[in-house]
Amino acid sequence: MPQNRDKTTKQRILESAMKLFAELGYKNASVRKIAKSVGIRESALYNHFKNKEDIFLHIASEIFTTPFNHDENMSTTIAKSNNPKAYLHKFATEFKLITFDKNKENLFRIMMIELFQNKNLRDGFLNEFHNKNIKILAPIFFTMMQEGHVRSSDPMVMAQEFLAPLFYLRLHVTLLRIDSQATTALSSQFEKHVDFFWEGIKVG
Amino acid sequence: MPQNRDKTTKQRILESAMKLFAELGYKNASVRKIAKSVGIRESALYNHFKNKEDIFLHIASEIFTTPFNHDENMSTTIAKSNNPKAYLHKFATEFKLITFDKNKENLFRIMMIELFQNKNLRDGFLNEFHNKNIKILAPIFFTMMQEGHVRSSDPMVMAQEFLAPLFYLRLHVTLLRIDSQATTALSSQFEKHVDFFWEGIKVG
DNA sequence: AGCATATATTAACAATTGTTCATATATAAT
DNA sequence: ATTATATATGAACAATTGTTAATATATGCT
Repeated sequence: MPQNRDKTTKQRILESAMKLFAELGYKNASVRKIAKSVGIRESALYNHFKNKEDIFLHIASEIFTTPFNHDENMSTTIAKSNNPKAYLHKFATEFKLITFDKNKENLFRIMMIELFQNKNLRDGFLNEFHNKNIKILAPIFFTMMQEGHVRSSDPMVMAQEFLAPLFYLRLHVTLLRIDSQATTALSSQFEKHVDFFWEGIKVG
Repeated sequence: MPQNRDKTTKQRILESAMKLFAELGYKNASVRKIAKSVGIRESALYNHFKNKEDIFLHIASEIFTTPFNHDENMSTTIAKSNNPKAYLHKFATEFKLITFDKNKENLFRIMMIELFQNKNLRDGFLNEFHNKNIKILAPIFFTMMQEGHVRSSDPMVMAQEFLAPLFYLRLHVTLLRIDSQATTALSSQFEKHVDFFWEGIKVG
């Protein structure tokens, strides 16, 4: 029977590989570099994974695990409440947390690097990230419009307009962090975005 | 003396290399692939460029050539006029043109692919793209505020909020075009962005 | 203890990489 | 036409790539 330490080695490989894929990209993160970073020889990797791509797929499968635990009842309740702006702040704050989470940051970097060379990641980005978020946000804006909290407009457009600056901010922060540059100024922009956006859509 | 055809070969190399860098990324676009695509042997490349990096640098230098021919007088005039929204439409339309331009699209793809692995490109993105656009937009919004056309707010924030959806849209379009997917729906979003944004900032 | 399994190592492989060198061919100037 | 220069080729190089095979070592079970 396999021993329990296996899980540890397999996980250590995934951790090292994730770090190297994020820093160097898939092609530049060679099997030998990954193995060395784990502390074993390259051939030993093949006891745990079929091949290099297999390692990558294990990591890539984490990329689009829903970032938000979206509670539909809760969000509808807030959207109908007399403080619907709070939901937008909650959304932006979760986005901010993910942006500054070391693990999610690595996954984001891998996604961005391989996005243009990997059809699966492109589909994942469009479906699991973009479409999913729009489908969460649009009905909420729709509810807010019905309740008269927010000016009437196309909910899909409003959702996209709300989402895009958050994504851009995440990209910006991630780039600065690669070079260990300060991100304090950008950190507060997540809240500023919500405030600015709310001023543009609120009624009364 | 060198013949005039040299310029042609050198340019053909740059064109082939640009296409391959955009499709495969720097590492995967090998010298042999580039040479084959030009129709010569790999060693012949070295008569025109010092090495592979030299080819890349020639192409990379084009990435941040100011996309907009920004005429400050004109933009201030429009911002002060009674139709300041027109300037935003002009800006977005130029952005849209660039997005759908085949050459600029390749350069954009190269930028995005190498952004996370090339400090020069990161600096270029932050300074030549982000900061430059903010520095163009912020004073214009400031003028609009002074003229009472636009609600009072932080011009830098407003500039960023206007820019981010355009960038996100460009990314979205570029990804779809890689897989030859339809972008007609997204095409009209550039104008929708301006309309939505304007509704959120206009006074009266 | 002995056996089976899991996991490591060492060595080798074929392929691909960027680059260089010697040499051939084409082009332009005298 | 001869010469000089520019540009091409073919072959070779050392390094690195992903992967496999043979083999050793460690671990867990009976």
